[in-house]
Amino acid sequence: MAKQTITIYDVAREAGVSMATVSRVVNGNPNVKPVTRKKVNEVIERLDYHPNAVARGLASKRSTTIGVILPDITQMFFASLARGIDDIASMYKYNIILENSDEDVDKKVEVLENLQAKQVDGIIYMGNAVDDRLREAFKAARTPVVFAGSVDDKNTLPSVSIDNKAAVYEAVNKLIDNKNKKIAFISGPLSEPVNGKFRLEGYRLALSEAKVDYDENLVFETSNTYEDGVKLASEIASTTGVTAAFVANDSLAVGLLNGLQDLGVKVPEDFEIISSNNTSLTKMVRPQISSIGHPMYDTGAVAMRLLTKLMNKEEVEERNITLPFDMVFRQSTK
Amino acid sequence: MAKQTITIYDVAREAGVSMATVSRVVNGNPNVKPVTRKKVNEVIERLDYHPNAVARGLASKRSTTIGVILPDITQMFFASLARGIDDIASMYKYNIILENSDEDVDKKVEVLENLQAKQVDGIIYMGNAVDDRLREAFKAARTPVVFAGSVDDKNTLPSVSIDNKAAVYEAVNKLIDNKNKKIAFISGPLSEPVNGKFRLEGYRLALSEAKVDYDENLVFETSNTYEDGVKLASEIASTTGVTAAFVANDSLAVGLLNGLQDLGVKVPEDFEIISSNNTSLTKMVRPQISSIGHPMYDTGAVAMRLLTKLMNKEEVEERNITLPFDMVFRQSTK
DNA sequence: CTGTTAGCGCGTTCAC
DNA sequence: GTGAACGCGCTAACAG
Repeated sequence: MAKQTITIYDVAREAGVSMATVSRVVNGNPNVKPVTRKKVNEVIERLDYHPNAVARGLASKRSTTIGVILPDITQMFFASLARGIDDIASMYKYNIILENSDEDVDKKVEVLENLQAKQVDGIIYMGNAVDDRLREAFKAARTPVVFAGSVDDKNTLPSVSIDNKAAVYEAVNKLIDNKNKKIAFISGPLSEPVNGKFRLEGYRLALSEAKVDYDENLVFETSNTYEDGVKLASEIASTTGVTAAFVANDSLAVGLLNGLQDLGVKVPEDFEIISSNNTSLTKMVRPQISSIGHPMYDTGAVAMRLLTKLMNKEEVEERNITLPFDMVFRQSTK
Repeated sequence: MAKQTITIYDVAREAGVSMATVSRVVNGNPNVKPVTRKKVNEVIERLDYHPNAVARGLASKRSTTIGVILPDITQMFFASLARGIDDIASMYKYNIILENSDEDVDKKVEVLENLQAKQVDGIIYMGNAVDDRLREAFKAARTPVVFAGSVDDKNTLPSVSIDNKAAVYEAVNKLIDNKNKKIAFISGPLSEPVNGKFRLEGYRLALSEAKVDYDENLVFETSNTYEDGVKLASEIASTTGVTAAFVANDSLAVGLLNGLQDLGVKVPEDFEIISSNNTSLTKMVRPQISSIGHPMYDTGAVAMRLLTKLMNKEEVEERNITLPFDMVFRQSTK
């Protein structure tokens, strides 16, 4: 038998109370006499009543749903953050609407409008590029937005991330300590602040402190894919004197690693690599890759926690949270 | 200035028409005079009006949102399916609410109720175990459910997946052709039908056709993690005579591969491996792993397409769709 | 502590 | 073609 949707009104009638009272017990409002509460709960159970979240959303203007915008869920980095977000969201009874943006500006704006139409209570944004149009849209949104895994360099939107500059600085320092004279910087699009600004700054700082001249021919801009890492290998191998690289993405680093090894370059003897993020990939390949330990799950979790506070209009001491990272040295460095 | 939510009523007033007319143009109802339509559209644009999806959902009883239940989004297999689902969902203007179930029965049921409360129009379920309680809940749901990447062995719920039995049969046949006499079957929980039923059946069929006795000591049940693959290596290596394995999961296979190699076992010379799913991992490790090519993205996409038909109450010729797979032979087999 | 009464923003008959 | 009116299921004052 098709289950007729049973409403709060049915429960009220059956329990001999008003729908307001039913609403109160459903929402845990303390102003209900225990006896009444018990009676209502019995009816709720008997009728198998389940509140309609949509109607609730319309009436209360809160959907208990948040939107998550990320470039691509199949990238381990984002999937890990998403998992952290979802766990905390569930804890606070929020649901998550996922939107893949492919780092496409039009799509991001479209997706944002979509999320707003659905009346999400908050948004978590992941991704590295934020163009002005999107930034405007975020500011115009009457819903809180938190950046996870990156920061908006142009703005002070709330965010949770690591100090990428410091992380790369440490990584490159390690490479310098290991007597490498020419160290490559390999990353995805430099147009993304995390690469073109923060990480590159860390790289340059480490070099300058070591009195090594910055050589832009050692900066390689590509995509964050395994395939491009493989392709890049021959170019790297033929760049005279380069004996080490910081690589901003694990998949990319694995591609480079395999590509180099296929060319007969020994890692770490002839070439050292430090990657970023420390996803599970880094320990699955041989040699295992040294990496910047990015607390991905925690980044998502903390971002979500921050968002709950913002949605709840609580005072937050710090809207831009920097999480600690660590360096995990494995076999791709000496 | 805080954007006051502007409603269909505001548009009606500004345009000098009734809200019914505005509703008609917003929903593309043809019964509107072109002039009127144009006027309304202008006002909509001028006022930057965006329909409230929640109110729409209440009134129409359709949320244009679907629920996706999966074990863990950080597992590449599920992330790939999710990506396929999302792309098709977007195409049909649906949004996705993601729920991680961790293959936990209580959580699954809870998550299902949650989704129903949110009035999702349909559900895509991924996961390998379906217990009776969940099955009942699915059947009681007045919303269509499609299985993606697995089938419900006990039922005829709509599904999209590959023929795992046939796939494993082919894989094991290859190993048999390569003169392996003792071939291990390694998978996650055998309680999951995909392992304990379909895959194992394929394995046994291949063996029996080759007149090889089935030896349950060669069936290894573990979890689908890299770490457990590594741990399993020594056990496998010390099992006399085993020279090959079918491994039901790529991460697990990589763990085994690395574990074996660390023990000095040469792959594929001393030991051959064929894994399942052909995620990107298989070509990142050395030797690259031969694998059953599972059309993950397509599985998600087709499942979502099927769901749209079901939600639309269209007639579907086949509710249980089997997608083709292929065998990708790489360096872990001779 | 409990009931009444308004909406929330929109889709949808039904008349005109 | 278009508008008036009702209702979707629930929350939130406001009385009492």
